[in-house]
Amino acid sequence: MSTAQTLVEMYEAMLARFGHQGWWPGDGPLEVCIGAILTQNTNWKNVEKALNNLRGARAVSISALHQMDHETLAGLIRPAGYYNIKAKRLKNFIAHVYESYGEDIEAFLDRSVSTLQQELMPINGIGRETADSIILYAAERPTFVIDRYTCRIMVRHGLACLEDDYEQVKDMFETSLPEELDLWKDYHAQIVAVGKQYCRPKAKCDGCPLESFPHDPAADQFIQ
DNA sequence: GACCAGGCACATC
DNA sequence: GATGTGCATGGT
Repeated sequence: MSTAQTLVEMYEAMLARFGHQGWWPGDGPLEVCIGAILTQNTNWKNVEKALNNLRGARAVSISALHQMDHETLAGLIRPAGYYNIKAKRLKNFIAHVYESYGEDIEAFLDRSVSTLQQELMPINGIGRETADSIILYAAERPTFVIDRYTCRIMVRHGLACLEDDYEQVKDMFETSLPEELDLWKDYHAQIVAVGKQYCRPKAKCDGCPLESFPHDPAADQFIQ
């Protein structure tokens, strides 16, 4: 079976199990951007608490975040962990948008994938995954998001090797799958659903929707 | 109490 | 270029 066929069949198996995930959770493009930064190496439930604090403080706006001092912002996002560094990262992102587009986040996001990548990546605190998450889920433009779960699952199933870097795994998905925004959005969400339950360091893979696809249990010892 | 989470930047070698 | 480390709360 070709890689393309395998990836499509994997998606169908995950979708049949979990249903459409409706990603990204959040109300509007700015919340998606905020969530993308807050969820770095952090459980989404903790991000939700931080987002609720921001909503309660009426701080989900470019101007509010731009004006807010570090201590106040850090206090609001405290439940998401790494609150000092994430407050700086959020500020960096907001400052960048504000300087070029004022409060118009939609105008900032309404540009090509490559333009957004070139603008987002140099911002301190926005790495490859966070940039791609913002582009896919906030700007709604086709770029595939690779995360730790994606790498684990692709290595487990022999579709990627440990030496592959972010761009190589990303390229495999982007050249194999039809370029459909909703498919790319939900594919990543399905991978996270599988990863959370079946591809954590000590999780058992019994009952995994991908169990019937060829996989190498020995590869799991390298999962990190 | 230990381990992990939808990363990233920076220091060091 | 590769590897190690700090950042931190909250759920399991």
